Amino acid sequence: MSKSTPPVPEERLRDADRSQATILIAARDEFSEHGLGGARMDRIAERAGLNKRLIYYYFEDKERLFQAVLEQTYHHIREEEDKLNLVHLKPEVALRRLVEFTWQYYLDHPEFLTLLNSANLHKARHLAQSDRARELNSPLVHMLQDIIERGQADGSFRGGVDPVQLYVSIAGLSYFYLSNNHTLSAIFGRDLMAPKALNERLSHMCDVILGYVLRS
Amino acid sequence: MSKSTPPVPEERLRDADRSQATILIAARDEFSEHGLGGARMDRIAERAGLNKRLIYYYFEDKERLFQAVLEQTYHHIREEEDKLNLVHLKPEVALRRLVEFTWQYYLDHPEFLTLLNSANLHKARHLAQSDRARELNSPLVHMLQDIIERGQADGSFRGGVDPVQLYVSIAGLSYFYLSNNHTLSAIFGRDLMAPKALNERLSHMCDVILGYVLRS
Amino acid sequence: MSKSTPPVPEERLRDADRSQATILIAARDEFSEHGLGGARMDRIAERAGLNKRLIYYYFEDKERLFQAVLEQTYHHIREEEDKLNLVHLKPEVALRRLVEFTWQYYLDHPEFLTLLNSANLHKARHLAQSDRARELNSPLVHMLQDIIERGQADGSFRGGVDPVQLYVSIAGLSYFYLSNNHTLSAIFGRDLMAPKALNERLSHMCDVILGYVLRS
Amino acid sequence: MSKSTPPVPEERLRDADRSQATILIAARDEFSEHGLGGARMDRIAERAGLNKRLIYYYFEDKERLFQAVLEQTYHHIREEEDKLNLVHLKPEVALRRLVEFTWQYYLDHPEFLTLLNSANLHKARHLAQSDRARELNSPLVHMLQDIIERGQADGSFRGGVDPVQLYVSIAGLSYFYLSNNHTLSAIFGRDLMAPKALNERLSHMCDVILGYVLRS
DNA sequence: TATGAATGAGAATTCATTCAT
DNA sequence: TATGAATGAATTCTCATTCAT
Repeated sequence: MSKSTPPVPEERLRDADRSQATILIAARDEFSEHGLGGARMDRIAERAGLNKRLIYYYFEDKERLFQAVLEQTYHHIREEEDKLNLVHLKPEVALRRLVEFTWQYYLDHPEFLTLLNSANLHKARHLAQSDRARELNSPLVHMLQDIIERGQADGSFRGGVDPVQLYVSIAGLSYFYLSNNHTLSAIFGRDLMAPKALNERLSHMCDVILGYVLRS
Repeated sequence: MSKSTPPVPEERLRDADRSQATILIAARDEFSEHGLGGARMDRIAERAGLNKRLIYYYFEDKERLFQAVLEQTYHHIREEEDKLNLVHLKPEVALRRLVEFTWQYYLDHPEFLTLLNSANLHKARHLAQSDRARELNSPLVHMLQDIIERGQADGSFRGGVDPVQLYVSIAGLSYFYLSNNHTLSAIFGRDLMAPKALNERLSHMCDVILGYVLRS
Repeated sequence: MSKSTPPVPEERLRDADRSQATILIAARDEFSEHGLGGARMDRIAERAGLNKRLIYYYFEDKERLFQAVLEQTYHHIREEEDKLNLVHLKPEVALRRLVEFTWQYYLDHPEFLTLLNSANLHKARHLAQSDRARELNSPLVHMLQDIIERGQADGSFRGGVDPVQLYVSIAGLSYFYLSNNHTLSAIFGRDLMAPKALNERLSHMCDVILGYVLRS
Repeated sequence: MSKSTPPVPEERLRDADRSQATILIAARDEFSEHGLGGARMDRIAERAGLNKRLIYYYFEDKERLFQAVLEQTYHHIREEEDKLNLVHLKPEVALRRLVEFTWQYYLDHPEFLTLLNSANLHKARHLAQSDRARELNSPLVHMLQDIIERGQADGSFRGGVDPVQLYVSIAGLSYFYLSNNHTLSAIFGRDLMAPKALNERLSHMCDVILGYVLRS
């Protein structure tokens, strides 16, 4: 680091951005664990290690805090989705890659699932009120469209595949298994989160999706 | 029963049963609309048109009331599933029928979806504590097993199809679409609950499931 | 007490009317001492010796409690005014009696003055929302009209005296002295509430009012 | 001041004075609209367009700020009263002029009324703690004394008129009408602030005051 | 069986005030 | 002089639950 570089304050005590980010993470965890109704502002403050008043200072109230969490959550998954580079892959490989990504993202971010459930319990009014609506649009649908078109062009994919339906199906196959894993585990009396079970599920989903699109 | 036995107050009993049933319905609606954390005992009493104290008289507390609602909910879907008679149908037809049933049941009982979400948010501990655990087991898995076996026997189905995986996939394809319909509608900017959209979804799901199991 | 007389419960523990009345008195005192903004729901509960939650149970919120206090306050002064029987008195005597009554009521009910001040600070919106609006109308204006007419008929009073203006003036002469007694005492450096000062004030007000209406 | 004295930062000083004045005005408006208990330091800062911290820098705390506002308020009305030059007027004319001035000042400065009400709600303790106590004394009492003496001397006024009582009566006639205008308007169902109503009130008040003092 | 009255613990939000720069 | 960040102590209001009949 050269002399002219301004000192980077490793840990600034009074940093609005950092405080806001800390609150958002704490809130995300609390909301995802307890839902909007069950979340406690006190616990969020405690998790963040910051004064409860500060939450209101930056986020107005519980509802808007939840909205901010949702926006951040969508922002994050969209960023990850953007990183996927599937255009140069063979259609079949690209599709499999996309199923794997979806599965892995949900696995790595269980809070995403519960937050979405909460958002839907409240009829997505927090998204409706969001100004960052653009960020909601997933690039995956366009990627899918491209993959489908290339697959049909090279004769490997069947015709009449709707990218939105396919997107919802890919997501749904992972989502239901992971989001409802507790009730499913109770019903089936086995641990759905065991490594072996997870591998089997991924394998099955790829079979389902590819079995559907591939021209036999 | 001897003559000296005092007459059973049938009216009373019926009233008691009716009150409990009324409370359960009110509670189911409240829990499904607001989740466990967001539900209000006051509102449940109001919905039921009964005194709040009575709820505690019959159901002890909020947690146990939620548990009773879950049990009742599972009981109901299992009853409906039992009515399905697929053994005499051709495997492909039977499978299609099962996809349709699942879709229609979720459509007709949106409270089922939100209640399951709530149950999972709480890691299904309400089911774990339930004495009526047997009722959790869906007969559909066995039906599926039978269908798959018959399909493989007559050569129409591929091999290596796991009935549990297939069950989860069939449910997931419907579940995700309907449970997350608010956020999906917001993202895609179109009404996923429009009749045409619903028909298209059902058609797509049948294609996916059958495309997967049918030997090409 | 005969056997047939139903027992009068001297002190019932659970008595909705009594609790509401107790809360209203406590609230009246708190609001009159601290104003709407300075009043504390906690203190009202403490003054009433009842649970804070009960206040919300009966009166919804602080605003509506204040409104109920205002209604009760007006109700009370109107009742007292109704008891005044001036029709049979000579006009001059009747008018003097009315000045004395106003003065004495304000002296005996200092909370009336501060509550009216609070009501006006909030632009009387609590009265505007009141359903008991009829009770607002003071019978004094009609009494005054009668007195004025009789006085003019017997030639003792001057002409052109408006009863509303006269009512406001009679009230204003007492009100300002008593309501602003603290600042006035500070300014003049003397105790305006001393018995002698009070007597002198009453005497002066009668002189002013009668000096105005009496034909000289 | 010697040449070596560093230059007085006039701009700075003026800014400081201006900031204080701005805060005082903002505080006066806030206190007069909401009372001491209902006033918010945040809103005062916002109204002033200055940082909240600055209010504390200049005025210590809310109580002292309120006191400063009261002092400034009294200071202002005393200044205006000082400008009245009644000594050269005929007693009757001077008295009428004084009634008009009081009425007009209250009309032009409605905040004066509500601030006085707040001061009295708090038993004038803010005035008792004021160092600028001299400013509390109204010159009007002395003016009145002079007018009364001249009126009695020239035979136009009756005897036994106490200047303090008369001062309080003149103020009270205006004060009650204007301070309680919201509740009175609600009771009488008419707009007491309409120009015609205001003119009639002023006319009535002059009649009352002069009817009292003038030897008939 | 059924109910209106009552409550303690808690939860969201507010507020005057202070910190650090 | 001026300011944005931060806080502890309230304060209003809520909620599940119990009391007394």
